[in-house]
Amino acid sequence: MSLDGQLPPKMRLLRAAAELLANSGGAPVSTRQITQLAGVTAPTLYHHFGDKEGLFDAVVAAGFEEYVAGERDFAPSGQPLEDIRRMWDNHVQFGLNQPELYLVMFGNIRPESRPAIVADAEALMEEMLNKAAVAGQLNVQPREAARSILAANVGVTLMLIAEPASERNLELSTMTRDAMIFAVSAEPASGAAPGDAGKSSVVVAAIALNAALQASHSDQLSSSELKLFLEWLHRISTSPAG
Amino acid sequence: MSLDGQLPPKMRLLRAAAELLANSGGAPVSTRQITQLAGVTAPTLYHHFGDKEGLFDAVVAAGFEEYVAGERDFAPSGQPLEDIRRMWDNHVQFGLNQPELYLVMFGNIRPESRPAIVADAEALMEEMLNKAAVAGQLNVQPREAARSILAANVGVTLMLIAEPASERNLELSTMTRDAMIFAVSAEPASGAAPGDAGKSSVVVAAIALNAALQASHSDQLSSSELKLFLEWLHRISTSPAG
DNA sequence: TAGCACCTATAGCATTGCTATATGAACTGA
DNA sequence: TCAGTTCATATAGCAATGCTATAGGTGCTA
Repeated sequence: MSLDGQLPPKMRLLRAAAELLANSGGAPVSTRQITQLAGVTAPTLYHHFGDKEGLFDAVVAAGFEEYVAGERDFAPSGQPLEDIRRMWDNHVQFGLNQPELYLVMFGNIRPESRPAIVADAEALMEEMLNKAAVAGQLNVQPREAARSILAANVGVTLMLIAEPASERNLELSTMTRDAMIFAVSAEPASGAAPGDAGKSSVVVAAIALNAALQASHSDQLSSSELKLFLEWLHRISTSPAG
Repeated sequence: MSLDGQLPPKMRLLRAAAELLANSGGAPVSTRQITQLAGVTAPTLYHHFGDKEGLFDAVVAAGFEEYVAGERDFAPSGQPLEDIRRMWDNHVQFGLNQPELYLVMFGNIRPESRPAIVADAEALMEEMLNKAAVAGQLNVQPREAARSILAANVGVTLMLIAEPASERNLELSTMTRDAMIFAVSAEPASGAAPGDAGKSSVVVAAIALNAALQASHSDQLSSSELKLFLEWLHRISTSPAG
């Protein structure tokens, strides 16, 4: 029951606090629980950390170091934007693995509490984006890009944490990630006009889809399915309703 | 000192809690503070709200209704994407005006606590994006787009709340906002290059048709036909690349 | 051994969220 | 008009919380 691997009490307190924080989902963790699990009495806690919040700050700091270490452990692939993607995914994964810790880190940010962590995280991402900027792949200043991407990254991670694990769809993450990266990257991607898809009616939309379908060879539907699909589409697009 | 405008105690409790929550930045607010400011004793609180968290939930719900009301008060401008921009800015402003309330709403989201608010906010944005989809301006399904945009919106707002008011730079917001909207919109790039950026016109048209069909109750197809039709449509509109 | 800094334990204080119980007010039906 | 019932508030107090004043071991160096 007690966390006594003969580590120094300071460490035992840190681990006990981290464990209780991680397991008791959202419920407040009392100092008595912590000290009991650590096999230590109250004054020891206050001697080492001064405060309950001091202890929690230490836990957060340790967790953040782990996070940073995870981000740094990747060898640069030579494709900076690809590294950013991995960084993003790593961030999300960290949040999903330790949701409680993550919520303390990024969910409870107040200007007087811990903007230092945010600044560090931003610096970490800016560092990577700098390589992309050097390679001429960036549309905006690396710092602005880093702040923007990190903000979206945090938002996505929080949303994913918010929904029950069974319904979590990581597509939200990849989609937002690629949207952000695309927006800051300097890739010259532009094409022809999208036809006349400006009207707002079922008919127009159906006609546009009909034309587009005939032009392209989509293999998402079998030929018999497609035949029926087109027939229905025709029925819709010749209806008077709007 | 006491909040007695002769309102019913329930209201006085709500207002007292909201005021204390808003002003005492991040510090825990005790029930005794609340009841004293409301000019009421403890059991009254528990009679009406059952719990401290029940009271706070009520405060959050009230705040959220205010937020929704603010979002709805805008007359649609006819340009759905422009409405989305206003919606985004409104969201950020709400968060900056009531940071503590916002942190409780979106900073402390746990799967068991309040995903309902997130769902409502998503629905609100999806509703607007549907108009864009009908007009053929959307690249992805409105629901996915709404989730993605809202996630980024929340992330940006949290980051802005995190930094001291004097250093707040709203450019982070506008930049991220436009990046997200650009990424989900079908305007600029389409058709010719369905490689990585910009979906084919088939997909855009299918999404538009899908949204239009759901909006209008076309009776050109029987319900079973429509079901299968929509399924195929979904298959088309989520295909990797046309 | 003595002194000293460091770390930990005993015991308890003030405050916290919450409640068992009782009192009052307002409305009902006769 | 008045007993009965329901709703709403108050009195007083409990267990748990964060924290601390004080004292008691440790291990060092001299």
